[in-house]
Amino acid sequence: MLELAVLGLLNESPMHGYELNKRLKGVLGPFRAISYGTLYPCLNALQTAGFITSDTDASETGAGRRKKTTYKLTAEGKERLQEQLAEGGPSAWEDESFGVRFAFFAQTDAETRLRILEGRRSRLEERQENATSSMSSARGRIDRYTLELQRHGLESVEREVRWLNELIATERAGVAVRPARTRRTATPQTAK
Amino acid sequence: MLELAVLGLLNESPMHGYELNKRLKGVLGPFRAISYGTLYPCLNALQTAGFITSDTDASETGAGRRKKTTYKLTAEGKERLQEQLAEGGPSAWEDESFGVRFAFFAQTDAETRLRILEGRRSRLEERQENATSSMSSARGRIDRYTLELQRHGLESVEREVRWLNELIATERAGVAVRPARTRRTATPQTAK
DNA sequence: TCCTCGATGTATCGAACTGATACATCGGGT
DNA sequence: ACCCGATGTATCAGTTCGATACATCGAGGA
Repeated sequence: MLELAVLGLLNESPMHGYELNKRLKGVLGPFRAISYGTLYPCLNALQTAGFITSDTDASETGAGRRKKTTYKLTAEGKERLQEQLAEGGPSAWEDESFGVRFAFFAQTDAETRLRILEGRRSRLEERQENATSSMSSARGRIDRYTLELQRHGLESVEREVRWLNELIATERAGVAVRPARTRRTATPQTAK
Repeated sequence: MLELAVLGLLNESPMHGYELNKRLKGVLGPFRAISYGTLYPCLNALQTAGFITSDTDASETGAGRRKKTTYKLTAEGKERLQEQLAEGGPSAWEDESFGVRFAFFAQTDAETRLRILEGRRSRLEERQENATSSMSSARGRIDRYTLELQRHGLESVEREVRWLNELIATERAGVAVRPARTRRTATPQTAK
């Protein structure tokens, strides 16, 4: 999951671990930052696996040695990224994964985009059902704070479902113009 | 964090690990369930620490032995819970912790409630600022999906801030009527 | 001029938590 | 008579967090 995010970001441009972490904030959640305790080990693993290479930048002036490491995708890494983006299995619509998958929708084909959006929506609808049934069964037995928390949570889910509905409608409109399963990798009408 | 949730639930009534896990769903998130891989070790640790005791229920009819363990708070456990509830430090307004703390507001004194709500609010406002500044600085350099994700995330945060504002106003009204540290648990005028 | 401060940058460790899996028993419906 | 879904307890490898520790850079004020 973090692996996907790292590959996706490095595909846009090579960068340092530090910058990677900052960009990750915008991509994950969008406000959730990853800790370095996860990022650096992950970068090492990706490097060992041959998906990225590091270009250590021992700055020229012998005296002041500032350690900087620029990471960049290898050909294998790009391949790996494509595989992961195309996959779109059930894990793609869990809370944390979904944000990452969505952030890289521009590099994902239209079919997979739609599958993920719909998977996410049904995941949320499932939660709605659980929540409403458990709330009505516990009617009166819970204090007002717990109730208020559940109410707010439920409203958040409903809001996300509405958001997804709009996105799905937009996607379908795009697909209608250029019907599914096109060979062209870059679907023309995406970024405005 | 999980420890607090367990103590809080067991304070309401003794129960099995399984039921504890189900109740946790309503309290954490409110849709996030804890895994048993966390719950059972936690219960063991709490027991070792002397905060809870287990009452194994080897059902009478010698033949069919169904293993059931009912957990319940000890006096030390109740004390521990009170300490934790009163604490309300900065960790109390992080995403996951906040939900749990809020769920047990009925057992928390008015002063702490207010402190936590305001802490949470300023935490969110901080995020808003980061987000808006990073969004405007990256103007145009990001694709429409990433942008849409950030927009939606920002809206979620704004929505939670409004929610907190209402809650804070309600709390203050309650405090004004019956100044801090009241014995009465239920504050009259709440959700509209 | 020096000096502190905040941003940049790399790195590690223990603790917390997840997701999968395993096993067993109970009650109800077919 | 049998199966299935809910109840119930338990473990383990792997992932991620949060805190902490370094060190360097540029800018601003004393």
